[in-house]
Amino acid sequence: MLRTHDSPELNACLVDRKVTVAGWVDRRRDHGGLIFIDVRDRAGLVQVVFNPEINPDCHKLAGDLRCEFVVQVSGTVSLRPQGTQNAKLATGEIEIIADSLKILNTSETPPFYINEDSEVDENLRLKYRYLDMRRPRVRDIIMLRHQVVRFIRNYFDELSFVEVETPILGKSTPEGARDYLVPSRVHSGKFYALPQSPQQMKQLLMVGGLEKYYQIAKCFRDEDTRADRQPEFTQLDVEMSFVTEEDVMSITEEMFIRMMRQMHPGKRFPSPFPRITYSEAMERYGSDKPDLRFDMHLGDVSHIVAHTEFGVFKNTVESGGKVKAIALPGCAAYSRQELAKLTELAQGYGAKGLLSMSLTRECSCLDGLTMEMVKSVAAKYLNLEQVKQIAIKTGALPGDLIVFVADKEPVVANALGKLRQEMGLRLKLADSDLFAFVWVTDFPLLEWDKDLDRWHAMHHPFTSPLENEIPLLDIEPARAGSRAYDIVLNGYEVGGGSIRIHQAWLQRKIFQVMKYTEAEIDERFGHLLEAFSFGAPPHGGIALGIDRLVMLLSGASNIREVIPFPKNQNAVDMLFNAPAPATREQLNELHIQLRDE
RNA sequence: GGCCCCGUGGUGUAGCGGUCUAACAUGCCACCCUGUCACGGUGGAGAUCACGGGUUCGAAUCCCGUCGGGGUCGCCA
Repeated sequence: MLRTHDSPELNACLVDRKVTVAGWVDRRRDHGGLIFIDVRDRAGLVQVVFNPEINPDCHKLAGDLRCEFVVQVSGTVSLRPQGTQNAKLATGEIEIIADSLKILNTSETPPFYINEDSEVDENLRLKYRYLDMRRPRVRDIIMLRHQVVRFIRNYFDELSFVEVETPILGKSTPEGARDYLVPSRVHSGKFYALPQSPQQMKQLLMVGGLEKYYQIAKCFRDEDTRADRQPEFTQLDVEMSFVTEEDVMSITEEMFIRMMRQMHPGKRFPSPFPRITYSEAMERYGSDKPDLRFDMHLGDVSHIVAHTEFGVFKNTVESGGKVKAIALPGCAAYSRQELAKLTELAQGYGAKGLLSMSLTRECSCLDGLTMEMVKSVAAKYLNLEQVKQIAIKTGALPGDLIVFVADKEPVVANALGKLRQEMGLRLKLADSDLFAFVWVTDFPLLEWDKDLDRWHAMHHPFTSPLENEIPLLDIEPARAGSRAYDIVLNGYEVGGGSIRIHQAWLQRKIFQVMKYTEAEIDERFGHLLEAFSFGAPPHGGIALGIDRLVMLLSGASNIREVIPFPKNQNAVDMLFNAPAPATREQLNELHIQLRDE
């Protein structure tokens, strides 16, 4: 090694010992006589002092040092003189009196500060990611991610799970996201697909008798990115045989609880995790991944307003729609302009419009409310009793603004659910010390796809229907429930899973309901159906998004922060400039001809 | 594909129709400095104000378009 100690090992116990450290020049303080250099390694800083009276040549050389030069310094550990200790530094009690310096490498002036935690254009950070990760903030996240993955491996290893690697080059599946395709050189005109998840593979491992499998698996989906979505991401993939929902959920929950205790002792979290059904979640929060760090629930006021003379409400309810509302705490005094912004927001989420009603803060509770305190264009159609009922339904108090959306139920839920999430964050209602885990259960099995005019699986087509609702598949597929469950944290879906189908006849039936022809079923899923015919055990599992989880654990604002080499919004790798054109030779070999466009 | 926000020395910002021959901080370069730790002091270099067009007597500033970045809707089994 080019060093005898890492910076955290240096302390007062080593006084008078000769040590060698190596690292980067974090900062220099050149006093003309004395030169102070902070040497940074992976774990911290240590101050090195160059004194011309100790070694004039060495002091002279130190004058050439600049930020990010790579150095090897030997010297004597020394207690700092009285009054010059630095409590901000782990090594602040001591310093190294240098008697030799070797410049291992020089450095250009970095394009942004490495020794300061300042905001830098993300584009630039990504282009120079290798410099960015010298900064403690980025490095700490990489370390945290390592700890999370190590924790997961230890946890599942203790429970006798087997880590199995599954292939990256696989077969395209018709369901789900767009695939990344890899052309085959050997087979002209044929393509591999990168896995969107190792779903079928892990089910086959169950058929293969592994019983308990997990993997830290790379997954690929060629869809547009978001702040919490990358084209390439990492899942903790888990599958178990001879289990029920309860088994998978409790093993997952126990993992989270232990992980939270170990890594985030300062945060509170519910134990056991609460559970709500999909329909409760949609009804109360307008989302299947509700952020339970704050309440602000949707109130169904349809029956209250159905018989008023207010046209929008009345007509909506009469034609089978719903009128729902949420209360924005303390927003009663919103200006016309602010209300217009809110409406715009709601319209962006699919609502036709947004009706508001403010309850002015002239009394402390609903008992004292009078119609004079109710400001709304709908006020003249409502009586005091109706207003109070609306307030109770939404949890509104004087001083709050109640906003209504009237439309078909899914539109209302989506618009108000998104509005709830956005306004909850804007109004800082979310308790930042809370990790609000919640299980969402009882998902419907199928969802109607109006574009393709057919049913598709809400979770994925391998999810088992509730056993006693299998007959519904023939009569009323929409009502069939599934054995799927999602784990949600602070409004993010961090994982989802299900008990799978393990019988060929049932799997075939699901594909039939989804309007696949027999030929398509055999071509696409024949391997799976055949596997199920050889004594496939009942099985189920879950997949957790590692990136999203680390993002939430670290408090990062987007997923790129927790990925060492992420892609930007346009799925471009700014460091390597990928994707890039292929040469004519490469394309020829792959039997690919580009279309002129 | 739609909508919203952003683009000014290396970096981060200010300026939002004339005072801009573009300001401030930091970084960079030179010199001075033996107890600093975001060291200090003096001096210096460094910007076709993303790009193209338009409005105007006059544009970093207003308008349109393009490009780049971010957020979001659709999309993401």
